[in-house]
Amino acid sequence: MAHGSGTGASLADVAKLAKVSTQTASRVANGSDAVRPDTRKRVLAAMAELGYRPSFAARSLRAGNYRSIGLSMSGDMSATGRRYQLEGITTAAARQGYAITLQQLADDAATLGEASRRMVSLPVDGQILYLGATPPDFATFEPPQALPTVIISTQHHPYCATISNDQMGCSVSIVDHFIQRGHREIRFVGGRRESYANISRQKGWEQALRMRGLHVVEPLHGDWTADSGYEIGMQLASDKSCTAIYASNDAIAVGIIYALRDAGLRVPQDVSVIGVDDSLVGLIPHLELSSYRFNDAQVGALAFDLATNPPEGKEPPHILVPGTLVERSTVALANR
Amino acid sequence: MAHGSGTGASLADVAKLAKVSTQTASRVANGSDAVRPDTRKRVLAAMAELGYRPSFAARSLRAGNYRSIGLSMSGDMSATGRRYQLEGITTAAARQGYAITLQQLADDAATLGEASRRMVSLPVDGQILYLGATPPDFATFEPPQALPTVIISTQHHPYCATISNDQMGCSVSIVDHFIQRGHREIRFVGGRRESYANISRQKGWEQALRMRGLHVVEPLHGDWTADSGYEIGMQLASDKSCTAIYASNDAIAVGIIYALRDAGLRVPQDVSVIGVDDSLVGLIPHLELSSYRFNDAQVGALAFDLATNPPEGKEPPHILVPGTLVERSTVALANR
DNA sequence: TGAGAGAATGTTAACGTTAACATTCTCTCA
DNA sequence: TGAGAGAATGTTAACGTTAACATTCTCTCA
Repeated sequence: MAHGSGTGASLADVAKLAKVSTQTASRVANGSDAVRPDTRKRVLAAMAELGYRPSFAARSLRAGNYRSIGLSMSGDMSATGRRYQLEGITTAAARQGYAITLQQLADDAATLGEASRRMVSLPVDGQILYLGATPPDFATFEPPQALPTVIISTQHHPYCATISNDQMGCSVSIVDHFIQRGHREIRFVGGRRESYANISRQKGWEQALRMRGLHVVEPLHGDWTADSGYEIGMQLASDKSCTAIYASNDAIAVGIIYALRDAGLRVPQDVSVIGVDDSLVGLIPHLELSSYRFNDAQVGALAFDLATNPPEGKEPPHILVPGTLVERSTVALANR
Repeated sequence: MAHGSGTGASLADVAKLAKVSTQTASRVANGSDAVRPDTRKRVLAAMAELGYRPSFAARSLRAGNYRSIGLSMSGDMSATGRRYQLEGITTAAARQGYAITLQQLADDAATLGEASRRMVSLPVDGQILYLGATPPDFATFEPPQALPTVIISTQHHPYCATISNDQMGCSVSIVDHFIQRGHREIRFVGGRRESYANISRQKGWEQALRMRGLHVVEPLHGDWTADSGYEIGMQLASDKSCTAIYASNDAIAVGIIYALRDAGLRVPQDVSVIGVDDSLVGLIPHLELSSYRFNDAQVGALAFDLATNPPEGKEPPHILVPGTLVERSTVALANR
């Protein structure tokens, strides 16, 4: 009885049909050159006839590894960023000849402990945990000692390697970009207050302003949509002191720009705007939005590396991957 | 020597430490209730002490299956649609307690044969092949007999189950929607001519028009971007006979709408526009674009079902999953 | 107290593969 | 032709688990 369709043949079956030992059949299966051409041909023919499929289970039982990395995700895997990180992981895996064992968790089971508990019995040599920004058991989680574990998280963890986009660095880059162009009052328009991305971007913005000795004006908040950005843009349009706006995603940035223009202001001549995610390329006519682009592919690739080659030291590493500010046409020199 | 970190313990080690047989240790590992509480406790303690991790390889060698489905992808996994299908697959898998073994192929290795050849030696009970629209060896590919194989493709295959979004159905829905609102001349604005999505949507549009006895005007083509849509919109604005435009993606639709408005026409009062993908929700202020939304989650879920429960019959099934037209505010009754 | 039943635990063998070693074959060269 | 070398092929054992069966323990009840 074999895997899959239930009719598969083993090497023993192949060997019997080809009138050789299983070892010789194994040698053919693994491309050893210590087999005479006619013997090889006979074995190959037997394999084809029986539809032989090597048993992954038996092979890895012998080999002691799986050449696969586990990845646990929860929630919306197609959210911006997430999907590129997933792509970064699978691409790095493909390059090393690894497969990815993907495990989707229902939102109500999305804890590090549960993800890890399930992954432990799957065929993986290491695991990457990519749940929400901060899973409920983040602080108390202890990784299984037999499985190198990497958490994609902006926070440092006592036992596991962690990696994520540098949210604070994003804010610093944007604030500095504005400052270098003469802006002094740099507004922050966040998304939903409670979201992790919002909190850390806002914190970064505040810190950057303080570090540079600039005034921190009360931030405003939308709900990540363009319409909420539009409303906020209308408020900001009447505020003459506002020359630079850091919108915490692109949709809000677009909303703000449309509102400012509807209110008779020019972007970027009167007000400069920068968004985050660089998610609008080619989507909106005649809008070249300056935006901060995270390097999600690299986050994924490094997470994979950490899982396959766990670093030796006592302290687990915490890696923040910087992105880049893509300069387009919505930022100008401050003119007042 | 164990899997992963190379220090793991086997059930035999656990059993020795707990002073029981491996079978009793196995019973504890599998939650059998035929173990005395104090024995169970001793075994559990030994497991914890040794960091015991069950061997997937040994278990599936015995069980004869893996409870995992292989998924081969190539190219941009984050493209619209693709990611939702991936999500559909993983969600269905999670519900059944299956894992997904994801294999990313480099574009130059993205043939069905190569994907399948590699997957055959991974721990999967079935496979889903999701490469481009029509991989180069689509016609000649023969699936391994030991591995139920599903191809995500708009085309029928002689040996494998196939499934995809109903691209033709999309066109029919959109054309009928326009017709029901009195439109007679329904224009098609495609994306890149050679792309599969473009070809099949255009074909569906032509067929639907012919079926309804309507005039087929020469289609126009952009490159999927909003800017290309804007250019085409400017051409269409001067054509008084044009009251209904089927844009083959949302970005082009947006470009067209902006151009029409800049040319002094009203959308939808003067010209109605429908896009495809429903990808703009919340992204553009004050634009409620009617758009055809594919049911990617269902495509993924059904692909998973086909891979786990291959249908018996002689002819492999070919499933086209219908989407829905999401009516918003860019379609009105024809007024001329 | 001692038989008997049923619960708890143990032993054996097998899943399919391949490393390590053992044997047999084939060919070359004196 | 026959020894010897090296190529080709074969045998054995082990990876870790668990089903099937075997044995031992524990408790109840006459």
